[in-house]
Amino acid sequence: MPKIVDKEAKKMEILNAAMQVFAHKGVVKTKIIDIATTAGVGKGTIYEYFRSKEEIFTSAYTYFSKTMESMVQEALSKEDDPLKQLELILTISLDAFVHIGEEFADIMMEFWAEGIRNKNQDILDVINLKGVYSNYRKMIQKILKKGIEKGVFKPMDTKSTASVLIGALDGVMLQWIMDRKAINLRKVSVVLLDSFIEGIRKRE
Amino acid sequence: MPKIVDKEAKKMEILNAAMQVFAHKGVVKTKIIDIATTAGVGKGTIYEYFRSKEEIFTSAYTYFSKTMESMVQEALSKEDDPLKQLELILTISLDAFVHIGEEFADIMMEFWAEGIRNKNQDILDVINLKGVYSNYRKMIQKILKKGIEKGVFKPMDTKSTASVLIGALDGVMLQWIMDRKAINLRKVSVVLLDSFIEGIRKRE
Amino acid sequence: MPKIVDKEAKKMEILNAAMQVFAHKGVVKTKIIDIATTAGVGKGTIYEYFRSKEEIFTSAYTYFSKTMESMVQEALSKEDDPLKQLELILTISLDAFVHIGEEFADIMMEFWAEGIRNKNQDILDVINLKGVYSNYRKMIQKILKKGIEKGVFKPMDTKSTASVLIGALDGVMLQWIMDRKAINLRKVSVVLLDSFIEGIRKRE
Amino acid sequence: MPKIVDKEAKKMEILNAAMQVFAHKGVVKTKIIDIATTAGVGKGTIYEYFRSKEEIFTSAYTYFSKTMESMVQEALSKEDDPLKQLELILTISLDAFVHIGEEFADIMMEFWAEGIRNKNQDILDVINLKGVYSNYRKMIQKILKKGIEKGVFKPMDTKSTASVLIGALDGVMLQWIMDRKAINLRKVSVVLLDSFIEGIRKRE
DNA sequence: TATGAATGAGCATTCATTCAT
DNA sequence: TATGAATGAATGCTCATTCAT
Repeated sequence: MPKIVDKEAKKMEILNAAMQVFAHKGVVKTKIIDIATTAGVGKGTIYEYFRSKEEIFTSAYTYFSKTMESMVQEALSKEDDPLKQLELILTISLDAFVHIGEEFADIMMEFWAEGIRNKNQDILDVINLKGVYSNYRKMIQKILKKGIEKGVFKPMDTKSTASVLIGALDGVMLQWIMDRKAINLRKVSVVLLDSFIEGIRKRE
Repeated sequence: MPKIVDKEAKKMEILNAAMQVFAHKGVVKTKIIDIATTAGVGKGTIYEYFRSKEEIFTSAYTYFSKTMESMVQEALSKEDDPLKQLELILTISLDAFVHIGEEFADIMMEFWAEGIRNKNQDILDVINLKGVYSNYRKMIQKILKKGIEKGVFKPMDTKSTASVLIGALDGVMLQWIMDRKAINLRKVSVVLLDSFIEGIRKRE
Repeated sequence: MPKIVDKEAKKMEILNAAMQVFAHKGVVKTKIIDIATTAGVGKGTIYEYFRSKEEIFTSAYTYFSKTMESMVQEALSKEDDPLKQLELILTISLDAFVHIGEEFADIMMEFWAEGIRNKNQDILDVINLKGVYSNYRKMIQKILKKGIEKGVFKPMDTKSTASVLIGALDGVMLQWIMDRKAINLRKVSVVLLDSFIEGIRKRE
Repeated sequence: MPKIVDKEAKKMEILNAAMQVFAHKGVVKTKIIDIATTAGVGKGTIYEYFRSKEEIFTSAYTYFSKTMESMVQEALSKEDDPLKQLELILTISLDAFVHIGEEFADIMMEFWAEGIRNKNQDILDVINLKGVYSNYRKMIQKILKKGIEKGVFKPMDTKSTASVLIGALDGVMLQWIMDRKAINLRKVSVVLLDSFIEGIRKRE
């Protein structure tokens, strides 16, 4: 039993090391030896915990996306007003980016890039960006629908609007990643809420 | 006298082949031999027209971004109304995506992914996504400012708004790329204009 | 615990294999796979011990020239008479050639050829034939000067004489390498001492 | 008939170009395209006159050694005194080196290096350094023998002495090639004659 | 005859993975 | 269990040579 805990802990250590290196060098340029060195173990040890380099990558992604998702879900459950929920999603996502800072923002970009790259292929099942987006859209759609029902939002094509909102969010993060100095995420966040949500809110 | 060949035309043929393969397999997984085979030439021939694999990639990018840019610029020059110009940028960009279709949309994602991946490094100067975004933002900012002056748009933080608009555009394309069946670009385009631009338009 | 290997010893094994192949096929025609096969290891293993093919070559040269130099230096330190010292240099050098036999004589020629070939370029710093000759000349010049002071040799242009002596030595070795059957190094050695040294010895 | 002359002349032009490039870059680093460019012809044209790169090299060598040999032979035929003949060989050889200067001295080193390198193999028959040395030795031996008969030289092992003389000559050239500034060929020439030949001259 | 476009054999090097210890 | 020494498949690129024009 304690053995299992050890194993699991060490696996996480290696995973953490891997994520650091992925973020720093990019997935393709990351070598097993880099991960091993960063984790402070031997090259061979890596293979005691992961079957392959690819498995390390997918494990990292899974870990990352699960963490993200639970953060959002938890926050949403505490709030009932659709408008506030929308704000929350924006805020949490952007905050996550700002707070997790350098390292994790970079690795998220790596996941993204790799997910795009492999969309027709291999890793597909794990880095299921398609599914992630689909879920996100559905989640937001639900909020939008509820908002319309409640008379908070004006009638709209909820699916397309969800896409636009997610798109705006992602795209803004992307720009921030590309050029942090040029983008003030806080300001952008306000604008996104004020102008965009303004556009979908019902007026009397 | 040697065989007479339109070097420029053949270079384009190889470039086209390369773009196909890049789009299909991703830049990293694309091997020179793949490009050669697709182009219907020998491995060595590639190097008669390009110095290296990287040069092929950057050439493809340059070709692509020049084409894109000139399309947008040309359209903008024919229109003077800020609102219409904004619409044009959206429309052209999304249209380009829709019309260039499968192949080119895929390779554009490759450029994107590669640009993100290398943002701190090598190819940087060619795949200057940072610069591209900066230019885009400035272009849109100019339109927004003119619109505010003309009283078409309400006062706003033009820089942040530009970021949000570009973000929304990119993000929407990204989702479309990921899952074409789930996204109706035409509808999304309308929503983006209606709801978002609605949010920044001045009301009496 | 991993396999324990005497890294230094194995490096020498590979170096020995490399020297054999260099001597047999010449540096340029020697392929890494040849060295690997001769050493009885895999291609990749070579790179566990040497950074590149060039490093293998320069390592071999360094090893060789250090061995040679220490042999000469040690012998000289035990003898004080200039005439005897000159004899020693000749004898040791020629003996070295004769004793190290087939393999090493051949690879020394390889070093020579490669040193000549690259005299204006790359390897220059390691295969510093220019420096080697310069040192050799100085060493002999010192002996000659001491001999003149002691009244053993007649006055002469010591620098040019040193060059001639080294030249004779090298040239004789070269001919022996080219055609061992035609040259009796032992006899030549005697002639070189008798006739040449005879020419510079002071007569009453 | 005139065609043949043209052919021959062009072949020589290419050969000259080749020799220049060989001298400048070394045989291995010389590419066919370099020779073609230097000769001012197309790459394919080279193969109208030579079967392969190797044939160019061997042709160059043959041309070079024939020229050298005839220079020495011609000079020797005009002189009957063994001592003077020995002087002539030294002088002509060293002069040749000095006069042909940069370019040809370099290519001669290339021939030498390549001859050494391939002594067990391929080009063997053309770059027959072994044969060249053998001939040289015989030529000098003949002079020495004649000198002994005439009572000009003291009795000696003529073969070994010839080897030493050739060796001295070659070795001195080699040093000059390696480091022209350090070696004054004129002075060395005098020393070689004065001291070495002094050693073999008969005294009353 | 002259040419250079086309070619592919050949090679140094990298790195994920294996496995003896 | 932990390790790192060993490995060879895989790949970008070079360049002598061929051959259609």
